[in-house]
Amino acid sequence: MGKNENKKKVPETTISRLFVYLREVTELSKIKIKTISSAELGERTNLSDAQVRKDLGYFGQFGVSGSGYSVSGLRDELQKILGKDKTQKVALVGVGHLGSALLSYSGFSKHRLDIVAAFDTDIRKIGKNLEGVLIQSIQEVAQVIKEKKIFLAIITVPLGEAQEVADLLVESGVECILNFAPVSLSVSEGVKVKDVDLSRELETLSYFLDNGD
Amino acid sequence: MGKNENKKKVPETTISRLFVYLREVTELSKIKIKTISSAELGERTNLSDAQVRKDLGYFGQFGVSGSGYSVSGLRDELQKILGKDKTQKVALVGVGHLGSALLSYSGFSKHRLDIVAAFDTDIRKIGKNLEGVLIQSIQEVAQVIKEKKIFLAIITVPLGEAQEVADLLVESGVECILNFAPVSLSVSEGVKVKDVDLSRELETLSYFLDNGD
DNA sequence: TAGATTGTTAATCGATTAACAATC
DNA sequence: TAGATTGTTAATCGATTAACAATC
Repeated sequence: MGKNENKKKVPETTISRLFVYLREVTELSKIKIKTISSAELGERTNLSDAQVRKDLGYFGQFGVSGSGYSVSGLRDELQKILGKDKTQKVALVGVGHLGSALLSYSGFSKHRLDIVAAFDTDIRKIGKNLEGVLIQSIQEVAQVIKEKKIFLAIITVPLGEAQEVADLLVESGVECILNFAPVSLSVSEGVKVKDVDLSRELETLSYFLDNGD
Repeated sequence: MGKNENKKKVPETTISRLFVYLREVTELSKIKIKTISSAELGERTNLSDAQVRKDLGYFGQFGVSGSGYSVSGLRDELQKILGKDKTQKVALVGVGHLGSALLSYSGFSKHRLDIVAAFDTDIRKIGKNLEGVLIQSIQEVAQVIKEKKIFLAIITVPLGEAQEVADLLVESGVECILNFAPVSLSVSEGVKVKDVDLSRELETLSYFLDNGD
């Protein structure tokens, strides 16, 4: 029962691309383009037509043979699939350079993610307001997270503190962590963690530059 | 000829993990641990023993049957493979929140990437020094990049300016771009681009939170 | 209708995992 | 030697690409 009657698992890469399609058709609808083919949409997003159709095919049949997809129709479908209407409350721990960047990242406001709490250990920062979010003491994490029923947190603290912070977050009820500290966090079963290591991404790329393709 | 006699292509994911192994064995060597097995190294990096051995196997035979890998030996080999001794000069375009974060990211100083030039359009920022790097006018990009022979650039400008900046960079001789603006850049053949869309990564993760695993 | 484009199946590609003989 | 662990091949898994009948 439920919406997942046909259980072919959707790859994470597909979901990720769906956000790209959504962005694209949202732009197209603004400039009054009515219809787009998978080939055109693929060209605009640097993907193949087959990939576009395959990705959409996981969720239904949105196109019309011979003419393609309705731009506004596809936009609405994608919004429904990706749940853009729901807003996800997020806590941010570590208001350093990167934390501030994420906090002010314009993307958040117009999307499904809303940073509603920020924490730091630095007394000079605590009590201040950044982008409309109050920076609180790390000691209040547990209370605030429970109070506000926050299930997703972003960790932007230094390497040495990341695991400790993660433990605290999980203990407080967080189920999903996006970790920007360059460690692989270990958390209890059921908690979802994604490590985003910017330094490593940069280094990997630069390796491929040096060594050809 | 050259080092790539056996041409089995190394996956980018492998290179990426090599940086993780390097970080781990560097830590281990600091605390005087002499030897580590693929199973132990895998456990510490949340990877399987088979994965560790496979990854290393692309580059040679560094282990000893029955006892594992020499920590310092593996560290040195990985450093050699990843070219940590060489320092790659990098230009950063867009000194906003995220740009500042990357600029100050401690990771850079101790790794192979060195931001040697930063650019912005904001007159209030131009001429200032951030983390020891002079912020220059975007109009000087071409000249500085050629002068300093910079082949890698990081784009942290707003969405609308990214493609324009990319064109300018490529024209100036940049061969590799790490793009943090949420667009898929189109560049001429031969130029390597990696798009890192933090907002999209966040959204993708939060989708999976909402929808179970 | 003829042309265009979908949705979907099959083929391909590539990466991860399992298994095990070789070996210290 | 016996036990442990490697390096590597084969099996599996999963995602991308190609192909094409169905259809507007």
